[in-house]
Amino acid sequence: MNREEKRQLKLDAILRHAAAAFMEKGYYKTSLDDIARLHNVTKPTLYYYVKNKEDILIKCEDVASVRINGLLDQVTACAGNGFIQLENFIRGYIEIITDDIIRCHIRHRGQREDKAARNASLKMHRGIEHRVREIFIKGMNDGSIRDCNSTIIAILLFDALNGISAWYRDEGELNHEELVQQVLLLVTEGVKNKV
Amino acid sequence: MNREEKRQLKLDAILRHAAAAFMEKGYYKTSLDDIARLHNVTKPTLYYYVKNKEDILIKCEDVASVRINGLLDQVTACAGNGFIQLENFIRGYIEIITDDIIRCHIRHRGQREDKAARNASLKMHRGIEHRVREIFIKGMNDGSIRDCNSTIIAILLFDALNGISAWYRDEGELNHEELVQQVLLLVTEGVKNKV
DNA sequence: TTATATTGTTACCCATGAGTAACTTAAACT
DNA sequence: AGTTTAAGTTACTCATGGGTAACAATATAA
Repeated sequence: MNREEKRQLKLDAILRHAAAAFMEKGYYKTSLDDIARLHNVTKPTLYYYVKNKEDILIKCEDVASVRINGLLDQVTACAGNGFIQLENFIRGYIEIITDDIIRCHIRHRGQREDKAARNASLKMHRGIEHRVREIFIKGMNDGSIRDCNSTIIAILLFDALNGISAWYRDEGELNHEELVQQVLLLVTEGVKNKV
Repeated sequence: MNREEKRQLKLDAILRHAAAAFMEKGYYKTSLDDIARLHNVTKPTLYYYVKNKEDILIKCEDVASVRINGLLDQVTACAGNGFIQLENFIRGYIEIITDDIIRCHIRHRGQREDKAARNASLKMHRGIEHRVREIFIKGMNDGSIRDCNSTIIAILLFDALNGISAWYRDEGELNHEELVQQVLLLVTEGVKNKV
């Protein structure tokens, strides 16, 4: 195994440890010493892999960005009308957000001290939201999705889905498939009974 | 004006200033000096009104609890089937969450260092969620709401609604009534086009 | 095997910010 | 008026934790 690869693996492990700690105790209540301890090294070692504490969040965001955009690539590349693409996105997204690094990004996106980082984060988030909006618009054009304000609906959807990452555990008693079904049903037909 | 009343007013103003600051910069990036400055006093004065920094969050939570439970009292007291109560709750909740103190509570519920406070917060949150679940169950019984997993759906609804408090501004360009309409439509019939 | 880059360590510095002690001023009740 | 209580101030303490300098060990390459 190459040196660069080893380094990458260690960085990944550090991100994973950090993300888990951030999810459990929150960003500010987690010290770099805590993270270092989880990784069985001392604090200064971390600085060999990350620039500073905030850089951990940024690197988590990079991972998240790749995965979510990858999902969107996959979903939009598939044939199928807008509604079907939306369904596939939701399914895939719920899958993705059980990963600690993604969960960490979802929870801590927003708290960037560095201005440039804050802008980059915002931009990447807007990009993703935009792509989901595009799916809604596609669906409205092909008639599979009813007329609606795609901006508002996309945000509401994201908030609900992102919320899931805060409470849902894969190991928990709630069945993954049932969760997906409930979300899809809600998005498909709402909750009002049509008799 | 009575002394006790004046004190209460000042406490309220402090909470409001603190809540606004917490929303803008986040809890940990806001120092007590910042809050004191907003209120034109010095830090030690704050300790005359609150026990410590965390106590500010707790007092915000108290305010939020009263308002949200008040809304639920009002909604459930009204005649009308489950779905209508649900609609009224959503309408009222979107109204409520533009208030800085409530927004602050929504954003910072979850980060309680003190164990007792953390439990109390969780309990109050569960209480509210339970009452909303009851509305869903009522609706399923009277036939106004389709069969669904009320636990999951209630959480998804809350996440979407609470999310609104993070981005929606009363002064913004987005019309309040349109927001309410979009949310209600989503909850009522989803987004799939029924031809 | 020796030179060099890569990881890692110990031991610090230093800013920040929560919380307190001791004191002053202003208000309110008798 | 004079005494007491509320409200606020200045001037600290002190723990925490991000970040760094300087040094040590280990692996890679010549």
